[in-house]
Amino acid sequence: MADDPATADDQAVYQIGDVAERVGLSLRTIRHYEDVGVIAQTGRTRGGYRLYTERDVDRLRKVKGMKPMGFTLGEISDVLELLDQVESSTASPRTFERLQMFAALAVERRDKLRERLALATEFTDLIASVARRSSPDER
Amino acid sequence: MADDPATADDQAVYQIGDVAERVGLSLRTIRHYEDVGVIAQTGRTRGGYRLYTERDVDRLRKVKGMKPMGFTLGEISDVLELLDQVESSTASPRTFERLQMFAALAVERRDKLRERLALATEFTDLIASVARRSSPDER
DNA sequence: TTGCTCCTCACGTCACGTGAGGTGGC
DNA sequence: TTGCTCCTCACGTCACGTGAGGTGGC
Repeated sequence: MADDPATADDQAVYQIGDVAERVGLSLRTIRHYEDVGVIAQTGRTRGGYRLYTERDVDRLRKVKGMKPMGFTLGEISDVLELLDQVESSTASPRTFERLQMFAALAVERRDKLRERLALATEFTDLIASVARRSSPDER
Repeated sequence: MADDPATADDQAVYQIGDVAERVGLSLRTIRHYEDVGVIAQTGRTRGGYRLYTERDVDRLRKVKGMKPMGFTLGEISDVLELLDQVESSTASPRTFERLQMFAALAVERRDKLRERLALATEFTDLIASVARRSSPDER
């Protein structure tokens, strides 16, 4: 696709339903993430509808990327805050220290996930092969 | 000291702690699986200690293989029962029909898991690369 | 006005975690 | 007797799902 790199002041906003579809999360989940502070309070229309920016969508994608690794929402919050600090140049040495800790943890979790995929694949093949034993020679 | 209840080759039995370690599940999880019927009631010592056979361990491994695919414990129960029916030659055409349904579902879930692994990998790399930006001076 | 999308409670659910208090067996 | 491992409640937790009842805006 030809990029339409959103220019600095071009502020496209989305309703929660659009975001849910784009990111692949339920409305409830997105609201829950706001409740527990994983994502910040978003803007609202006069009527109270939540409004999301492209940045919010990005953040939700990151949350969705971390979740299958078994990180709790609390940990995810922490990591995203650390990344924000680096991005906004307000990071201390402690920030990087903590990020490195999380990086190591992430590698560990990713490996575990990989292992689980292997197990899942093995099991999928097993079910498929047993299911196929359904005597193809029966009339 | 090496006198554990399992020394004979034919019917080795294990205590729940051994099983937990071998399979990689918590004691609570294993008991929970028994509570909800994913695994059958096991044998017991006179004192009430649960005893597991190699077959039980196998079954627990299968449960562990299916769980990351997002199957509920109820679905897992069903699949394992269907597999048992095939193995004991008490399977009906309906059995195979249902197994094929689950096989298709498993493929779907496995693909989703694969996708998640990709996302997780992406995110792991992101954290790692940001964490490495901790250059002492960036002027 | 209709239809669709959103809103806020608030209880329910799933899969366990986490003590508390007690017992088994070498 | 000591130490370790196991036992049964039973409440707690995490991450949402699922209505119920109501409103916004084209």
